[in-house]
Amino acid sequence: MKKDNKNTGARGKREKNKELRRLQLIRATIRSVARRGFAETTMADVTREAGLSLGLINLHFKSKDRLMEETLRHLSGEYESACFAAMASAGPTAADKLRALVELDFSPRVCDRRKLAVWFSFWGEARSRPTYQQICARNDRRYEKIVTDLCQEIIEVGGYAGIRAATVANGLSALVNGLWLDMLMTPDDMPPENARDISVFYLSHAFPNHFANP
Amino acid sequence: MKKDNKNTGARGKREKNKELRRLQLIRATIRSVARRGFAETTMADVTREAGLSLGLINLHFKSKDRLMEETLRHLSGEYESACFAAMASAGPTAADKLRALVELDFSPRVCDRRKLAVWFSFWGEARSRPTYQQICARNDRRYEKIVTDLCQEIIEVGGYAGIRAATVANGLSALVNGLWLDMLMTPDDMPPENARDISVFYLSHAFPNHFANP
Amino acid sequence: MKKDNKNTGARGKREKNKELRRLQLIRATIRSVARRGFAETTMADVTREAGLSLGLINLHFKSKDRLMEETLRHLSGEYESACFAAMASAGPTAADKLRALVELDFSPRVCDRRKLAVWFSFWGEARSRPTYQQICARNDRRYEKIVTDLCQEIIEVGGYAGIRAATVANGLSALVNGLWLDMLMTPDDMPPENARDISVFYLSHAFPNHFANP
Amino acid sequence: MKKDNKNTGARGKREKNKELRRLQLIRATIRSVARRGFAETTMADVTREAGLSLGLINLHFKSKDRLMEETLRHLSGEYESACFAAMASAGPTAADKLRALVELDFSPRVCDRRKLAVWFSFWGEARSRPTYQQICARNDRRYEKIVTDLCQEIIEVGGYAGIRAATVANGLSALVNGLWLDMLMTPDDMPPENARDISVFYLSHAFPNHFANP
DNA sequence: AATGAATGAGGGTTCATTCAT
DNA sequence: CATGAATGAACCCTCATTCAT
Repeated sequence: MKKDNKNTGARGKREKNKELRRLQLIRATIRSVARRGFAETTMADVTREAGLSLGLINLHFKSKDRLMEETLRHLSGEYESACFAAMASAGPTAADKLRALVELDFSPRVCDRRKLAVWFSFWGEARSRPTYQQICARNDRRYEKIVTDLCQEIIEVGGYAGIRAATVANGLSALVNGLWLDMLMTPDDMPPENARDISVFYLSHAFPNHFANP
Repeated sequence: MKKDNKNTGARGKREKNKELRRLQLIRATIRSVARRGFAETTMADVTREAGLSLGLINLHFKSKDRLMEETLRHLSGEYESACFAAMASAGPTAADKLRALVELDFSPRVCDRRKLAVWFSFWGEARSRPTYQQICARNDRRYEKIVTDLCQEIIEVGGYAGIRAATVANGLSALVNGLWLDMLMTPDDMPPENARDISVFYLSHAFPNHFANP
Repeated sequence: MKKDNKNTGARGKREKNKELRRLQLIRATIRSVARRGFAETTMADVTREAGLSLGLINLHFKSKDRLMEETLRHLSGEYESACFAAMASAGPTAADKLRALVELDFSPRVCDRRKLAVWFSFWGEARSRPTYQQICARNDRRYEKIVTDLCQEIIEVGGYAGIRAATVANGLSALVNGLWLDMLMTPDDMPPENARDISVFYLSHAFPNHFANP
Repeated sequence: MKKDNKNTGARGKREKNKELRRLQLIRATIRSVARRGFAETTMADVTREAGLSLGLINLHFKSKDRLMEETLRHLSGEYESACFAAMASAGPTAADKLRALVELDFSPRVCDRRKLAVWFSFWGEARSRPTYQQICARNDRRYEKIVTDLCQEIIEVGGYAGIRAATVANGLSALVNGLWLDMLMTPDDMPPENARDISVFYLSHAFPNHFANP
């Protein structure tokens, strides 16, 4: 009994530690890619950043490539969770939820310069790396599905005619990405509030009864 | 005398050749970055792609970094020239010119997947490379200046009120960049015409009298 | 008292377990070296092969080098035991015993491809590892002593003249090793019976009255 | 003209240098494997031994494995050439040539301890490396073909009956390999002359009229 | 006694850069 | 100008060994 418990406990702790290490390394990767760039980030950089030893990356991930993949996946999952959380905390209507998503996109938590830098680093490499491309595409499609559904609901409930939900959603998604790029490249010219206003300006065209021109 | 002439002639020819070689290498760089990605492009790749010898890059450019810089500058200049050419060929009004710019942005010449890939590769690395950042920012600012001026003119001439030229211009610029990213990542979901329509949809909000909702 | 007994019993059991583990690891080493080669065999390979945990090798042997040494010693001892057993089971005369040794050398038990592979792996490394060299040399010398003694007896009893026991023995030993190499490298060209016949052919020259040309 | 010659000359020289470098590296590999063993030979060892820079191996060979392969091939070719040369310099009869081969096998040039060590190193690794196995097997077969043909001729011309050329040849080949192993492992117990005498002793059984019992 | 996560020295390999030709 | 062999720093990765559990 005692022994079993002990073993289970130890193993449970170990498993937990393993997950912790992975997270530790992923976070260090994000910091390092943000600081040094994708091409310049070495495994030594990451482990030093994490305060761990060199060999750990190949123990927990199989290779540098896999670490990068997992980092991308982590970022993707994190963003998705934040979306769902934002929608859950928002008001009951589809418009409330859509606005909450826009707010989220330009909130400090998502709009963190470090994370934006990492996103664009991965996008820059995605073209020539099928796996990244896949993860990014899946992420994009998921996001657009959510936004399209919300738009569809607004259209139906709000009685908007002559407008396609997919078009609005694709445009919004593209606009947000483009604004993130602006914020990353020329942060002084594009503060978050400004970016959010532009997004709302865009939505106020599609859904004038639900979004006021700021 | 003769000799001098000859030398001058030869030198002129040489200069020309030199310029040709540089262009040849830059074009090879674009192809290579598009195919392999920024981080994976080596000098050997580039010279092989160009059909030239390894040592030439360090002869014509000083280093790999400089080659990349020049490539980015080349891309930037090329785009700018195309903008001016498109505006020159367009109708006389600001709206004509603005529409021409949008058409250009999704025309095969600019919207070439290889070039988009290179743009995003550079953007991905720009954060951690001041020189790239600078070139990209300058490029952006120039483009936004042009678009802002056009918007300003449309606003003034068209009698639009309660709208800021900069906001519209920034939004358009971001939207186009975002659409490019979509086209790069999920080309099947976003054909050029679609992207152009979304851009026009955006402009039709700001300037309903000048751009019809497609 | 009881406690002491218990301890002794437990210790005895433990000792037995310890010995079992060592054997288990040595056998796994043999399999691994045979499959992957000496240079490519890692401790992880060995423990995985044995179905045991990584740390065990350093617990039971002090290091990888020691594991290899012990494996070589094991192989050497195993072969020696088999020799004595074969001689004990053989007929009473020296010629009987010599023939039994030859039979043993090409019997499945000794002539196992996996073990041959391991022998040659060690011989390949022996040159640059004094300890291996020592173990191999001792093994060789012991074998040649046995064979030389048998030859000597045959010479004396059989009345052979003009022949040195050492020469015959050295030749036989070399021939067997060479045939093993052939069997390892080109098994299809050299089946065990063939190899044994060649050995007997060799002996029939030295001792025509005792070994018939096959 | 002049220019062409010059270019040809330069290129010719370069080609020559390239071949020289390869040889230089192969020789260094042989020395290093002989001294340190196969598993312990690093690329740094080889290049240091050759007095060249680290990167050269991957320039001239594609990888360490390829260097090892080429080294094995070199050794194999060298031995084969020596065989043909020895046969060409020998007397006219098949027996003369066979004796010359045996002499060669125990002459300092072939019987060099360093080279023997390398042979056995490769044999040790061959089992788990198909390419080595292939090269070694081809080498073996070529040698046995030569020896078998010579034996066949001796049998026919000398009127030997009840003896198969292949058996004698296989036995001789195995015997020589086994003797090399002895010379490598316990050089003091097996001087070259001794080894040669044992080989001739073997041949004197098969072909008593052509080889005298030493 | 047994486990396997952690360490980090050392391995093979790549590649920007140099320079003799 | 052009070439590509040569260099060696720096990379990713492996793996024997250690040690907390």
